[in-house]
Amino acid sequence: MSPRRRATQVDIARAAGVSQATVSLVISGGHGSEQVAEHTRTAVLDAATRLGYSVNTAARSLKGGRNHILGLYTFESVFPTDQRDFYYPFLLGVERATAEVGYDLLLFSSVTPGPRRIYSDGINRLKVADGCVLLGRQVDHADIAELVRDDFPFVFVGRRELPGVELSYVAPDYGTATRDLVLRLTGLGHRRLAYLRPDDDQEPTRDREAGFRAGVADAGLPDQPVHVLPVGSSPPVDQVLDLLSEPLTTLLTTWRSDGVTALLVDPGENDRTIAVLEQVAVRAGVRIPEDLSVVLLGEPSPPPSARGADAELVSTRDWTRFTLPREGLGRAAVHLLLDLLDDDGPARQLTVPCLPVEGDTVCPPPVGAGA
Amino acid sequence: MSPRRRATQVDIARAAGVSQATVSLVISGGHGSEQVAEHTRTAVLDAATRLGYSVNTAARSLKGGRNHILGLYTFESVFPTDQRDFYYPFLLGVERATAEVGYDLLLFSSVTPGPRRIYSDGINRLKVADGCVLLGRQVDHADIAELVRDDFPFVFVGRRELPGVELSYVAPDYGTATRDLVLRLTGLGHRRLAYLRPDDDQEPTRDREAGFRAGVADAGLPDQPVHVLPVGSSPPVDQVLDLLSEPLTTLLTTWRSDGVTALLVDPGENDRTIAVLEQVAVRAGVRIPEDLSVVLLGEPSPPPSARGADAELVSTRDWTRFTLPREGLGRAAVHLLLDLLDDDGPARQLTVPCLPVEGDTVCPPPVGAGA
DNA sequence: ACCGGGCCCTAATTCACATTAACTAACGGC
DNA sequence: GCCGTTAGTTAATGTGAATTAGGGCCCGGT
Repeated sequence: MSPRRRATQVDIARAAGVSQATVSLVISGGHGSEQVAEHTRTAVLDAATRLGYSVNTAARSLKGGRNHILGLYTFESVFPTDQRDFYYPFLLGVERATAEVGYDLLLFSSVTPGPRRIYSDGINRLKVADGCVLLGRQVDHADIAELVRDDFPFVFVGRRELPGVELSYVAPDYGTATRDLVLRLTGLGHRRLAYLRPDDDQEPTRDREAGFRAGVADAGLPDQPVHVLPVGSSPPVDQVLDLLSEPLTTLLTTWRSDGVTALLVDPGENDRTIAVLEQVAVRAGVRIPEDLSVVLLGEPSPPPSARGADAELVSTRDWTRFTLPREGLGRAAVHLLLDLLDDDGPARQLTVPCLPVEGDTVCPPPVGAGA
Repeated sequence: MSPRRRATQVDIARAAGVSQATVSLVISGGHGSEQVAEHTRTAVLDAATRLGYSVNTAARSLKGGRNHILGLYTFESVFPTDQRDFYYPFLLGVERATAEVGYDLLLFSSVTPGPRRIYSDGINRLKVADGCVLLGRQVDHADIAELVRDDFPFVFVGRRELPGVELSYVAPDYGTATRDLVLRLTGLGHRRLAYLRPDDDQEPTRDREAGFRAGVADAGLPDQPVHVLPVGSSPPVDQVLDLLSEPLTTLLTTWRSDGVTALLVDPGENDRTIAVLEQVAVRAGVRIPEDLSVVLLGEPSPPPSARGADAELVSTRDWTRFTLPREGLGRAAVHLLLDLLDDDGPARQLTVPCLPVEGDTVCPPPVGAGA
C-alpha cells in the first residue's frame, strides 16, 4: 500500500526547479503561457509528463467558482421505464450537448420519489451544479419560485410560464410548423380547412392555433372554422372514446356539408383524439385522405408499438404530421443554459423547429369540392 | 448585473452569530451535529435556508469530504444510440440504486475517449464524485492504473482483471447459471452433452466452462467433450460465417455418431455463433430440439429487432438460455461501491445470479439415444 | 553610470470547506 | 477552592490551483 499522492503543481514545480505559479501558467495554457520562456515551458511540461500529472478540477473549480457540472432535474423519474421512449431523446440531447461543451451531467435522483420537490430538506441540492436543465410536466411552482428567488440558473425543456416571473426555456416551434402545414394543404388546392383543438389554455395549444391563423392569412384565405373539443389536454383515457365520439361525428357531418376538405388536429398532450377520429371517420364513411385530408399537429405516442388495453385507442395510421425535435430541444436547453451562465442576463427563450413527417393522410382535395 | 456571490458558510456563520466551523458541523450532518446545541443548530439551518445556501462541492471534495455524488463513467458514450438496448438496463440499475441510497449520479461525459491527453481535464475529473462505477468494454488500462494509484474508489460492471492489481467489480454468475442448465438437461434424461466455446481466455469463458464441468460432475456423468471454436470472442462479423460453417458441420456429424443429445453454447461476446449453428444444423438435417437440444449460455443480441445487413446472421429462435441481470448488476455495483467508500478496504468482487429463460430449444432426448 | 522598460518569474493571497486542537464555561466531586 | 469533566464553540490549518502584485535581470538609450 503505497499511499502515493497524486502529483500536484508543487511537485512539478520542484522537479522543474520553478515555482508553482509558473507551472500553473504553463498548464493552464493560452493566456499565461505566452509569458513563459520556451525552455521553462518545455521543462515544466516535461516534468508534468514524467510525474503523470493531471489537473485537479476540484481545486480549479474552487478558485474559478465553476464546477463544470450541469444538472438535469426531472419532476418525474429520470429513467422512467414506461415513458422511456418519450424522454430518451431529451436525455440524449442534453447529455451529448453537455459533453460537447466539456461539462459533466449530474442527474438528480437523490430527491425523494413521489411528487418531486427540489427544496425538500431546506437545502438545495441543485446548486452543486453550475446550472440546471429541468424536465417534466408536473412542475412544482413553489420550487420554481424559490429557484428564481435564489437566482439559480436553470432552463426548462418545454414552454413554462409562471405568473409574475420570466422563466428561461426552450420549446418546439409549434406555430411555424403548423403554419407550414397549412401552406402545404393550401398549396395542394385545399380552400376550406377546419381546425380541431382541445379545450385548454396551454401555451402549445395557443401557439398552434396562432400558427393556423397565420397560415390561413398567408394563403389569402378568409378565416377558417376552429372547433374546440370538450376535453382538456389530458382527460382520463377510458373516457375519451365516450366523450368524443358524438361531437366528432357531428363535426364530420358539418364539415362535409360545408365543403371542408382538410382538417388540422391539435392532439394536445393526449393522442387519443386522433384515434377516436379515425374510428369515427370509418363509421361515418369518410375516407382519409380521399374525402378529407388530415394532418396531425404533433406526434402520436407511444410511437411504434401499442400494447395492452390501450391498443384499441392507438392509431396505426401514418399521419402526415410533424415531430418534436426532442434531441434538439435537449441540446438547445444546454446551450441556452450556458449562455445564461456566461451572461448572467435576464431569462430568455428559444424555439426549435419541428420536423415535418410525410405521412399518407394528405392528398389534393376531391375534384369539384371546395370551389 | 449584481455578481451576487453564492452564500458560503461564512455568510451563514455571520448571520447566525456563530463561527464557520460550527456551520460546517451542522451542515455536514450526523457526526458533528450531535455536539452542537439544538438552538444553535436550528439557528444555523435557519440562516442557511434564508440565504439559499448550498455546499460548494469543489471545496468539499478538495478537502476530501463526501459529496454524496456517485460517478458513472463509460468507456463509450453514456447514451449510446446503437447499443441503447444493451446499456440501458445498466444505467437504470445504477441510477435507481443511487437514488435509493440518497446519492446523485454524475455522468462523466466531458472526459474525451480516445488517446488521453494529460493536460485536458483528464480522468481525475472523476474525483468530484465520491466514487465511480465504470462501464464499457474498451477499457483504457493506463487510466485504470492511474485510478488505482490514486486510491480512487471505483467498481467495474463486468469482470475486469489487470495484472498485478486487484480490481473491484460485479459480474454475472455465469458458472452457476451454466451448472443449472446442465442439471436441467440431465434432469430431462440427457446423458451425453457437448460444450462449445470460443477460442479465448477471458474470464467469462472460463467461468462458464467451469460451471459446465461442475454440473456434469454433480450429475454423476463422466467428463463430457468440450470443443473450442477457432474464433476469439469478437471476430470480424463478416468472416464468422466462413470461419465457422465447416467446423460446425463436422462437429454436428461427430456428435450425432457419438450419441450427443444436448449442446451448450458459449456465445462469447459475439452472438453470431449461434446464428451460424442454426443455419448449419438446418443444412445438415439436424432438428433442434428434436434431434439435439441446445442451450445458449447468454443472450442473443441485439435482442428484439434485427436490422440491415446483419439480418441474415441474427438468430430468430427462442433459445433456452439465461439472461444477464443487467439492472441487477448496475444496482449491485452501486452497493459495492458504497461498501468500498465506508470500509476503505481492499478491492472486492461480487457476483449476481443470471435468470434462466425457458425457450423452445430443449426437450427430452430422442428415445433410444444416449443409452 | 543611470534610468526606463520589457521580459520571466516568484511570493503571497484567495477560494469554500473540513478537521482538529484548544479553549471557555458550567458543574461537581472531593 | 482545586482539579477534572463535559459540552459547546472557536482559531488555526490544510487542500490544489489561479491570480496578482511585484521583483530581479538584462539591455538599450542617454
